[in-house]
Amino acid sequence: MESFSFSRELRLLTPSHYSRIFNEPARAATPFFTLLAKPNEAGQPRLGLTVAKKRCKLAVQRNRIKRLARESFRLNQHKLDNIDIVLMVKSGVDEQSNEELTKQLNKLWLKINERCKPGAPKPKPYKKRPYKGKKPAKTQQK
RNA sequence: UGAGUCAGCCGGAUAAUCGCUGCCUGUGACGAAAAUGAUCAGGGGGAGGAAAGUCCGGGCUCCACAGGGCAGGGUGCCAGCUAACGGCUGGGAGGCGUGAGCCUACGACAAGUGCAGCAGAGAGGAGACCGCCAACUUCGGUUGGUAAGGGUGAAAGGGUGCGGUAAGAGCGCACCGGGCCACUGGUAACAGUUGGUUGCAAGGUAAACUCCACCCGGAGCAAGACCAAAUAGGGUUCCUUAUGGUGUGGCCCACAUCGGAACCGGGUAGGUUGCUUGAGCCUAAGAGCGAUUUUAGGCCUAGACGAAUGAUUAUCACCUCGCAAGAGGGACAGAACCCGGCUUAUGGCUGACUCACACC
Repeated sequence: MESFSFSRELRLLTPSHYSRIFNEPARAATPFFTLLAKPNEAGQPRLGLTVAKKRCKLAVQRNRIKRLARESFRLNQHKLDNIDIVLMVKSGVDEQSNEELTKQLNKLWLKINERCKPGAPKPKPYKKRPYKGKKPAKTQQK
């Protein structure tokens, strides 16, 4: 049985981890979230959260969003490759229900995973492809 | 029943599944061993009344410091409580409210300086616009007296009455009020059907400068302490000069680099600590009107660091809607070194009291 735990190995811990990802990441977004991601060498996916005070004023709401994101990531971690993900939020998240946010996140994990694959189209023209395997060799471009 | 005042309490419960975290008990990887304790399993903990604003006051830590003064800031009726306070308790005075009750930086403007729009004649040892009175008069007024009346204003230099007077006026008197000095009560603020004295003389504003009394060194857990990586980098000693040394690598080749080794401090990344046993909480008894405090017994009750304390489901309570089936709802809000307050946000429950109306 797969483990759904969420230990410290699955998190981004230091500022240096974050700054690595902010440099030329793959992106994916919904109306309330933006994900940035990059492949890593850790042997497992890792998650980092940034919930800006500017976007979400109350501490209670910031905590709620982080917990939802962690929970969702925890349950979806085995569908992901070895990538580092940074999650950022947009204005208005604090007004959404738990149900709605979880729904968006569940889709978003797969989307970002897809865009992180080597050879995945970096620029805008983006084509959805089914998830195939660990290392798809030379995927078609455009 | 409605309106209101003051207190106190609660901040849904239980279960299942999947997770996080640090504590305890086992397990004990790596290690020659000890030590340290990776990993896994189990157990039992895991946000608040405001955790918030960061407005005060302390503890703790480092820095500074003989003593005194200036500057700056704060406090401001009295007494008490407290580690301390700008807090609280009790009391006084003034004000608001029919009332239960509530509010007040509430020292000094007779040390000095300043400020006060408009109106008004005059705004501060005042003042004559109308009025009143007297004298003069060309009968239009003029001069003088006058603060009782009118008018202005937020505010006009005690109030009422009598006497008095040309008309008036503390001008005189009585009463009321005020000032001063005693006395009495009270620790004091202050009070008084107390006594004497004073005609009563310069109003407001000090969250205006100022004066008076008292208090205050600075920075903050990102404080501070310890460990400590690099082809980073400093010092001392010794050894070596390139057919050599060092790094990458199992080795050769190769590539890169130019001294090397030992020791010593400083210290970045990072880690450990500070970090939760404390002016602590609960219960009982005693002291006190009370804030509070004394004694005895019991308890250990979150410690994260890109930051845990969660998510989902079910059942039961509660509230709203509905005849019912059922549907919907649960506020304000998240610890960051720790306490004591204040302030602000907010859902509900209970009790005591007040007022109004109705009934008996």
